[in-house]
Amino acid sequence: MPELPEVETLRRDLSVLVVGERIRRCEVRLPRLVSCPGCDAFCSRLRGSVIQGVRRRGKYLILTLDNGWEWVVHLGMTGSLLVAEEGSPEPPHTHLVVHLSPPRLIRYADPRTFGETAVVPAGDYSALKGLAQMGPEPLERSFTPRKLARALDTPTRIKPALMDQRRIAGIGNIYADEILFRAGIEPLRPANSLSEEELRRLHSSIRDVLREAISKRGSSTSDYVDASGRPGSFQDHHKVYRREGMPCPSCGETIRRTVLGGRSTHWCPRCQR
DNA sequence: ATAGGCCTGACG
DNA sequence: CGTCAGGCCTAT
Repeated sequence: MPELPEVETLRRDLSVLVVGERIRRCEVRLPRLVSCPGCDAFCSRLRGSVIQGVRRRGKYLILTLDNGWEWVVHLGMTGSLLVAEEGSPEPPHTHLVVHLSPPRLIRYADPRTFGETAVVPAGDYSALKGLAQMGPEPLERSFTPRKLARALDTPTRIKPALMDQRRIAGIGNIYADEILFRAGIEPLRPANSLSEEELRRLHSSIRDVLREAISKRGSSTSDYVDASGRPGSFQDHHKVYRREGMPCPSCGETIRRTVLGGRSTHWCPRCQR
């Protein structure tokens, strides 16, 4: 899916494009993607409200409405939210259309349909377990090396631990690999085996990689596009992700790939220990 | 910790 | 045909 940098890019786009807009009506074409209330309640809670702001929590987008509800969107693996106009070409797999002041609209497209959307009472995320249990935001000031150490106080392997949303919010498969490369840490290491020095390095790597990716508007390796349908460019700066067999940009050693926790994992056996 | 399931599509 | 794909949940 869109990971933290892609969702943050989308958040910024949407704050410019749709804040202040009134929702006129909505079409749910694939009710399966609308969790909890069912699509009648979903649409009636959206209809007539004004979008007041757009927040991000981990990989979730939260649109605050002026009627006491919040519209929550998770893009799964291949979801996109596109702000467009009536009559413009509709992307394949458009499962939800939210109409704003004509001719503007928001389209939610998602080929693999792993996404999820809901309207919930403001601040009440009990219906969305992933959101309710979300760990600390890595880009907030309060995310210190100490907090990272607490999140990683487990003997499980560091890479799956980094991707565990209850431990740290927003890191997925691409950024876990890129972060561990930058920190010089092997993905198989037990999470609680890091020295103070390694923890500090990992802490800055997390923040540096995520911030750089946001400044490049995210990674587009397959489906991801921003709210205007444009790809990001951070994929051009990946050092290890999907680079199996290619030389490490830092030492020239061949990048390796294995499977960890069911996910493709890429690393440099010389730079990462 | 791992495998499988949810889905569709691209590629070899 | 098989393998792989920014996620996440369940069962073993």
